[in-house]
Amino acid sequence: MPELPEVEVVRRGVGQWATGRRIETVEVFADRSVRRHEAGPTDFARRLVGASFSSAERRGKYLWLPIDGVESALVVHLGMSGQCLMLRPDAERERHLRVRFRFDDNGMELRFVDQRMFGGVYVDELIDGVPKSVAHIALDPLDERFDVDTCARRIRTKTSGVKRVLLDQSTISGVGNIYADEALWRARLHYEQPAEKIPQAKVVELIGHIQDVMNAALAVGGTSFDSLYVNVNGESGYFSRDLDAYGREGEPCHRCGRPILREPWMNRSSYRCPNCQRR
DNA sequence: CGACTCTCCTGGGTGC
DNA sequence: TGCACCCAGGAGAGTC
Repeated sequence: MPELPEVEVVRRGVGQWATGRRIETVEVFADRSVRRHEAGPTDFARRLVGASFSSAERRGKYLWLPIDGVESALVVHLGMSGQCLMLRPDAERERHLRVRFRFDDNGMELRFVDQRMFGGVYVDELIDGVPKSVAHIALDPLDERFDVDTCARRIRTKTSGVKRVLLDQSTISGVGNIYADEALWRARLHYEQPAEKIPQAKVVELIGHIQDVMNAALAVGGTSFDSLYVNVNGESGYFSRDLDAYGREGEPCHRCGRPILREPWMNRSSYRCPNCQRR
């Protein structure tokens, strides 16, 4: 599932290959993928044909490409299964191709592919360089303006279990189920531990683990980047072999050897070590 | 407003 | 071989 490191890999690839070129055609194959563009698919295409992107920006799991000459941007959210691919125009069409952007140099085209359609693309107004729809998203732990102490204090105002707080993108962004479980394992915290009951220093430590695990994943993701296309595999990917908790039900904890538990949590799963991560 | 639940979506895997 | 069912989960909408 794309979380911050995966989206950052996509940002780098799209920033390298899709900027500074003029869009010639925009084809929407699934209206659902542009549902967040309130004026509809036709307006979506109209705003992009003839446009060019100046850069690729990211906050948390949101990615956006500012459009030259106007205060708006193409916003991309990958959701569960979204991919941004840069491919030759003659490359075979994917089964779940939802939106295609072709450029007037007949070079590599940008394809938005999304099986489960939780993701989407839309054009949004920029306010101080940030899409209106992204304004409520908190700074992510890899943002240079991110402040660990401030974030930790904010987390500690919450009465909910700490994992729920980590997944709330308006408190800290970019964290999903995988990196939440990994960071909690490293910090030896139970996911239901009320955030307000955790000491400030421990929350600071937890955020440090989030940063570490994300940077480690990003480093591996960077090496798997293929210059011919941008490929984020939403399923498992390159970092999966380095996981300590997520997806390791029944396998020995890398610290104490006890089998990792998988527990139902918020209509999904949570993984923890029953010995290292007690309530 | 905070806390929490519900819902959207598809296809691979599983058990009978 | 067929089919019902489970599971993955980001995040906005809705409820209390």
